[in-house]
Amino acid sequence: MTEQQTQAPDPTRTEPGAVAVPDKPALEGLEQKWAERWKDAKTYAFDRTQPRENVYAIDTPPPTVSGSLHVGHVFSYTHTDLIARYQRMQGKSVFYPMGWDDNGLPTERRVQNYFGVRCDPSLPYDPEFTPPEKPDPKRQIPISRPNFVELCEQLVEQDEKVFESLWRTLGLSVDWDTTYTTIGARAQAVSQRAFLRNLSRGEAYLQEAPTLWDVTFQTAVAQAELEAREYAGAYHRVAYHRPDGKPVYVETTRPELIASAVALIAHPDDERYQELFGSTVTSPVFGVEIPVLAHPAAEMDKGAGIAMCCTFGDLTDVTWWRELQLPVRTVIGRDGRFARETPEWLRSEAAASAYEDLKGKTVHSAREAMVAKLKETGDLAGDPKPTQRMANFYEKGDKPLEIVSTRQWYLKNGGRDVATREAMLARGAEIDWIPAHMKHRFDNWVGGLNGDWLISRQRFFGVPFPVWYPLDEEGEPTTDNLLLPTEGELPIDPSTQAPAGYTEDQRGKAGGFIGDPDIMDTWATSSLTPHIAGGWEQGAEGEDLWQRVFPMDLCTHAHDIIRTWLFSRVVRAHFENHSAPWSHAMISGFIVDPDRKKMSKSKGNVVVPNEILDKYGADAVRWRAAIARPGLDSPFDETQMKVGRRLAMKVLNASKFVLGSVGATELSTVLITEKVDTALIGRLANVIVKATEAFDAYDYTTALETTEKFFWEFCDDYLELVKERAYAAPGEDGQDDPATRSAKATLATALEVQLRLLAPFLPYVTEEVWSWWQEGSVHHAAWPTVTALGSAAAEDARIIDSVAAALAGIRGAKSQAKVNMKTPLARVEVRGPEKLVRDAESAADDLRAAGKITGDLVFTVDDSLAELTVDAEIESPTE
RNA sequence: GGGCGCAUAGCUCAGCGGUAGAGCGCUUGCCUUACAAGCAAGAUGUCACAGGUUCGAUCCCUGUUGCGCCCACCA
Repeated sequence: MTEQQTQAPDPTRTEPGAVAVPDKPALEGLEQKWAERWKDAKTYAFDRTQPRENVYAIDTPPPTVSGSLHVGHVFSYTHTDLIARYQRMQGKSVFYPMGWDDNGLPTERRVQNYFGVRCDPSLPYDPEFTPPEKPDPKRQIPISRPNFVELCEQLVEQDEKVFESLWRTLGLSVDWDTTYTTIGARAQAVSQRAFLRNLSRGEAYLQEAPTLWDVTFQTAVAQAELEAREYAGAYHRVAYHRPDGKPVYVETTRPELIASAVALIAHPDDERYQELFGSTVTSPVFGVEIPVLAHPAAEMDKGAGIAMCCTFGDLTDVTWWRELQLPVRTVIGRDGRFARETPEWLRSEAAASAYEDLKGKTVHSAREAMVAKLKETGDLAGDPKPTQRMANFYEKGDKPLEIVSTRQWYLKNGGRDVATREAMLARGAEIDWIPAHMKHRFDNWVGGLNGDWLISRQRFFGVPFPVWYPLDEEGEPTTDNLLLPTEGELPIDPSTQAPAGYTEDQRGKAGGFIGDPDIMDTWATSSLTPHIAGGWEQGAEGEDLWQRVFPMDLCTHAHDIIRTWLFSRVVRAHFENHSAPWSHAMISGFIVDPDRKKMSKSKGNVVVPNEILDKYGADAVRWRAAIARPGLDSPFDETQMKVGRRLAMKVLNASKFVLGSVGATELSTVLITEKVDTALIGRLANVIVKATEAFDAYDYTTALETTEKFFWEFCDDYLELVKERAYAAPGEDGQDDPATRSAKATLATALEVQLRLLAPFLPYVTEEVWSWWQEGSVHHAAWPTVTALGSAAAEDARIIDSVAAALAGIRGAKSQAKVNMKTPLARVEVRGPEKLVRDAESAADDLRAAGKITGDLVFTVDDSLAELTVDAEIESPTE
């Protein structure tokens, strides 16, 4: 007996070429079943023996593990996976690692809240320390930096497991043996190595300068981490005094900074202040004498047209301070409070006594105190006028940033010199942006840089700077002779290790050394993800990997981190490798709520990924992600998830039906001989061409739409049409007749090709169905080609349209008559232009069977018609 | 203020210099042994507005309006 003789599928059969279809295919449980098998079989392992040209390397965003994933992440990561799966089926060895961003402030904050502790670097390590069972968030226990770091490491490990589980469920085809973290030893070594190289080439440097400072976290922050927010303030009209006693009014929103005023500044062309330039005035309350100066950055129509320059109230003050060579008079400390010691320029009796009330106060209460004083002295004209203005905030902070002068590490990024800026723009132009207009955001950001990249942070959990400073005879650190480790020693921690030539007991002593207390900004490490993932620091073995994966092919993420992550990787790769880090940048849009507002926890409109994955299944969620084109924001709508689920379910059911009549042995295009069958294969060939072109252009949405449209037509029209023929009983010799064989071969071929076309989008159902009748994983099957379809694909695909139109006409007649679809028809006439009629006629037998036509089926050429029309007579039920 | 994107059916979105499309939703039917989470048939539009180019514009150009995002904006 041959395979074809078997009428009904027997699910117990296991011999090669057999099919084993479940009675009731279901989506439930597929994720668990296949995620496990993929894991065991290492289905997505990177083959690191492949040469660079056979490799497709992807740089994934390492998610912040201390944060929570939202549906936008899920969609963006799915977009990456679609490309990864396509490239894998195109025969590429896909380098698709996953990183965890567990470094930096978000982790610190989470550890503080989770364990109820805070880091006090002055404390010694306590090996016995265990965190309290019930943390009291109001009374955080102070612990040493090593203890704190231990807790960070413990918590991120837990968090990473949760994330990995979610990604596996979503079906990301990541090679889980190539994970990395941004705090692990490897990341530290890479980060420190790259820093040392930047330092030796002069790209990294140490500088004392006014710095944007967050008083809550007590750390410097970089331009890329700023967020401008509306902030309520009030204009205070305040009188300075000329030597003759006449007032000069300024408008300020920060009267508390009068104590740090260093000049009044107006525009050089401003008529009103000409006679004042070069003279001095005294400040209200304190009576400090300051000059009145001219500078073009002063705007005549802003406030009173004359500004009070303080060190430092805003970035304009920094410009004036630098260009007019003004003194520094800092009153606000790193903790955001007014200095507890009376500043030396306020030593006069009146000034000192006035300052007493400001000591130790926050900005807010100092302002209240100052306003009271100004009212007392009569130097406040009128009431403060409330205003909304934009102020710079650290993106994670909730108080406006102050500007304090501190010594920090900087990395060149084009913010201070034109040549570097041009080089960065040129690197940006080397990248293929998807969509293309996202390049503008990059250019816009690079063009707007106003300084180099500040990479040092005064925090605890991060990669330390691999630097020690020698201490002079007085025990003061010197910075002109840095003590550095060799690359081979990395990673190092200068707070616990001594530099070469010194011993630990010389730490902090005159003539000894001190470690750099700062850590690197988290972006300073994540800017090196291609290097961390690609083995850049790992000696010969790493070098071997590095040559195979760098520069990478793709990075994908949402548009919000172009200015941070994307740009910073360009900076690092430019300096270190003289290239762009990847050839393509695919930028996802945001998933917004139905009102097109950004989802955020505070708005309570966040969709939790696990919930939708549980409810609709991974394939459905992926389908929804795939219909969001790159760069376009997409409103979240649950009904769309249902559509994806319906498709996944349909794949199971249609496959079950097809495999009820055919098996793998029918996969022979030579058997496809009927005209309507070859036409279907012809249409399928068009679909392959279009889907492939779309995927090559990173347009996964069009690839999906094209494939999906064909699939529904395949189910609704073709399958219905050839049902009878495909399921026809074999002849007396036990053999199918050629028409049946043609139908079976077409069904088998079309199903097999469609499973492959859908595999990147619906990895679970396609793998499930593949396992019913094929060997191996569909995710390692080759991407379909037209040539593999042979000559069957050459048929005019438009025939299918005529046949489908005739079928629709037949159904329409029944629908109109409100009878069910198996109602017999006594007579059907298909009329229309010759070509269309002949095309429809080529499937006459199928139409007769599918339409249950018991009487005449007539095809009439009528060239006066533009389209096919169908007249059908229902058999009278009484006959 | 600078930059970018968007505007097409009730909703979400394709599309194209030559008679306006899909899915969802809606209407009317159908228990049809793959699937009722299904199937069939059907209705739905000043393609934001105003000019221009063209034989012809939803599409190309200019301007306007509205929406969204990024950057700048602390006197």
